[in-house]
Amino acid sequence: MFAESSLIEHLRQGGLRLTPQRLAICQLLVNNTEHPSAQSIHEQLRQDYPSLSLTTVYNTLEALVRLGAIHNLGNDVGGTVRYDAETTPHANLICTSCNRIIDFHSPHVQALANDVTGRSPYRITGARVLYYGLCEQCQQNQEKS
Amino acid sequence: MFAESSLIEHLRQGGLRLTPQRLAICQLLVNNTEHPSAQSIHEQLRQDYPSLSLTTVYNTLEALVRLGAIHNLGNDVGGTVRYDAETTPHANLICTSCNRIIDFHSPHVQALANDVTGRSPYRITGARVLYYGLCEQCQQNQEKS
DNA sequence: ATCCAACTTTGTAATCATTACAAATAAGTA
DNA sequence: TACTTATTTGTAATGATTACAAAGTTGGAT
Repeated sequence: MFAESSLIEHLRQGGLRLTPQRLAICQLLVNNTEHPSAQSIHEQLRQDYPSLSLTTVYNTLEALVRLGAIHNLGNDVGGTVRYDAETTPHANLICTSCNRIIDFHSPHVQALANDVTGRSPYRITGARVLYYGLCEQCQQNQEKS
Repeated sequence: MFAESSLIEHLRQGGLRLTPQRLAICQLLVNNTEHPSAQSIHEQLRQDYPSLSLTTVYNTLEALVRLGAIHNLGNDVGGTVRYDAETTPHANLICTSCNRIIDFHSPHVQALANDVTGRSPYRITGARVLYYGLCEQCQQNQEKS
């Protein structure tokens, strides 16, 4: 049982073909905690798949999002969409200096989600809970100057 | 005391000049609950300020965000940045069909913010709490078809 | 094992919101 | 009123993402 089997299972359940490109993207997504962008995925996989097209990366990510297998975190500070393979309710912290993104788990995220789905007039299908600030390292770098 | 005085006060405190363009944008922001984009602000104000440049709208919005007077909500489903003049901690609900955005107030938002600022290694400077789904009207439209 | 229809991948071109830039203009103080 | 500096404007550039059509591949059917 490989870690990416969950993503692959999503593809299979969705009736999508298991191409080498898609499998490689799934593997990268689960072995990567950096919340990658389409660009960064493309760069990393080009070594093993020299012909991999950026369009294919975009298509696969879009398919995985549509299947609910990963989440689209929206644009980072540089204007690039980032993705998250962790789909349990949690917040994401985005460094406004280096664009590093980390997960932050808190029971309040689920409590808020319950409140929104219970009290709002919208039929909720997704969420983004994002906090912006300076990561530890960028705080230290700032102190030096 | 006009409603937009809060935004204007932010500009003044920031040492920025009170140009007619900026005042008009501030007035529109506080009288508008639609969470406008730069484009929509530009279109609405062009009637009274035919020479108003889109660049000026972008510059003014960026300045207001920098001063903490308004919030940048990030991209809507169409890829356009939307702004929110309501700066107390709350969630925003975004309709994935019509792009309507509404405010949703919940005590859990503040509780989560406190948890993040207290427990995370980041020095938090901003937040976006967004939920995606279908608004009431789009749910009804969907049922008809 | 092979075939084939449908789905995928690829590469390029187009899109579109946003940003950069420099000349023209206006705010606000002396 | 005059002047210094910030601001506005219009246009051009940017850059991530999407559209598209031809070439290639998957996976079930034969």
